[in-house]
Amino acid sequence: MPRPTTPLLSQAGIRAAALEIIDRDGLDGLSMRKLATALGVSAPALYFHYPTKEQLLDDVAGEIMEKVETSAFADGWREGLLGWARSYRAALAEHPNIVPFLAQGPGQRDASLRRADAVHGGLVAAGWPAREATMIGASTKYLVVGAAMGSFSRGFVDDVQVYLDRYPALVDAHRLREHADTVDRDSFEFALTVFVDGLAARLSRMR
Amino acid sequence: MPRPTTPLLSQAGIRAAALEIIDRDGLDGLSMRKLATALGVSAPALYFHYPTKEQLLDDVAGEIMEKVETSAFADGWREGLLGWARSYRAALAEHPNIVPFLAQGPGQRDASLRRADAVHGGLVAAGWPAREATMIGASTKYLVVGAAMGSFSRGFVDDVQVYLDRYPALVDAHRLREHADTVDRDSFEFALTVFVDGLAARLSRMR
DNA sequence: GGTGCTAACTTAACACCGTTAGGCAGCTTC
DNA sequence: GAAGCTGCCTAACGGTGTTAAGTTAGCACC
Repeated sequence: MPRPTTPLLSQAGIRAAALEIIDRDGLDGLSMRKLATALGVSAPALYFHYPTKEQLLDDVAGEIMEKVETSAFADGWREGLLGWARSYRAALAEHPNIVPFLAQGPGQRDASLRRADAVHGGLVAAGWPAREATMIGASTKYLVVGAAMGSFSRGFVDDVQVYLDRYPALVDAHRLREHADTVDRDSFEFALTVFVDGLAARLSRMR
Repeated sequence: MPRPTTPLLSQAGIRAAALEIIDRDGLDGLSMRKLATALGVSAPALYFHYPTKEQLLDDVAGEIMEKVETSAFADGWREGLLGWARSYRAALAEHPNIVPFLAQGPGQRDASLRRADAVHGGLVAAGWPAREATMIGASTKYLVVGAAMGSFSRGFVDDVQVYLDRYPALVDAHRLREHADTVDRDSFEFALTVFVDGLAARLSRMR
């Protein structure tokens, strides 16, 4: 049945299905054929709506990044930076499997530049020199991306017995896995707080 | 000519050739066939020395991680943390293309656990509570991985003209690309310093 | 010193991947 | 009513990681 009465596909529908597969099966688990099957369609049909898989992923990533907020800079650089970082991390934590792509990825799209401009502008307006503002923006992104990517605590194996005799400082490491998400979130919040406090101290010293 | 007089391949040789291709052509640029050709051999020959591509990458990543130092914890937690973070970042910066794999990757190998143990132990020995030590370790890793991954400054397009009118706070953004590596390194050093200073303040407040 | 075993390679092939080419039917426009 | 575009289809291309089966050099052993 070529050319159905009402279109079977749409860009938004394709994006949604792609994201669902990525969340479930990982980034490598997404193939055009699998995506097409999920949408009840043949693989080449997708190419009528997206020129390439990369472009599709770009769009999915862009959609995720739309939840990132930079509006809090209106209340001061501290509030702005915290709000940006937290909403950024929350957006990535919701779809951890796409982070490796997103981190390398675009950042050149309009919305991305607008956010970078807001962050940089917010910092400079609060009295930070341009050079420091650049580095603060970069540092914060490092923290967010690193936290979203690494999953520090997931690097530990399940087997408890291994640790007890061989790595004395890690006796509690087996607990990390159970609370991986909590540890991740707490560690991010910890790092962010320490970093921003350090910034505040530095700024007041600068004056 | 099956079964040559002296073996053509070795695990170390395969790893070296693989890393060379990754450095040159990126992570996606490495295929078993290309790797085999570079070694003057057919692709399936590799499977006599490595059971899978994943395992090979694991080993390459492990080799890179061997350059990470945790010995400076002997001189105090501050020195230890700085030494660990800097050597860690330096190791990743030398082979940026493999970072996406390495960041998600293993961490379960013996050497990795030994390092985690040294960091955690060094922090606890210096008076940090176990919970804080965990978060400090995680935070530092976030910073390193984020810095190695993101390449904040590479997210900007070359075309200067775009910025001037549309994103006033980014007028100097076009300079970032030229100095991408410098900005990356400086931003990492900045973030690390601010973070460790913040930690020191927090520790003395705790006492 | 021949026999059999294992090691280290070969070529052929499988199932999958992203993507392109070409065919076909319904909708719109003249 | 004919032309052309749209949105799907099947077939196919060159690539991927990996497995199967064949071939021969080196080694252990009686």
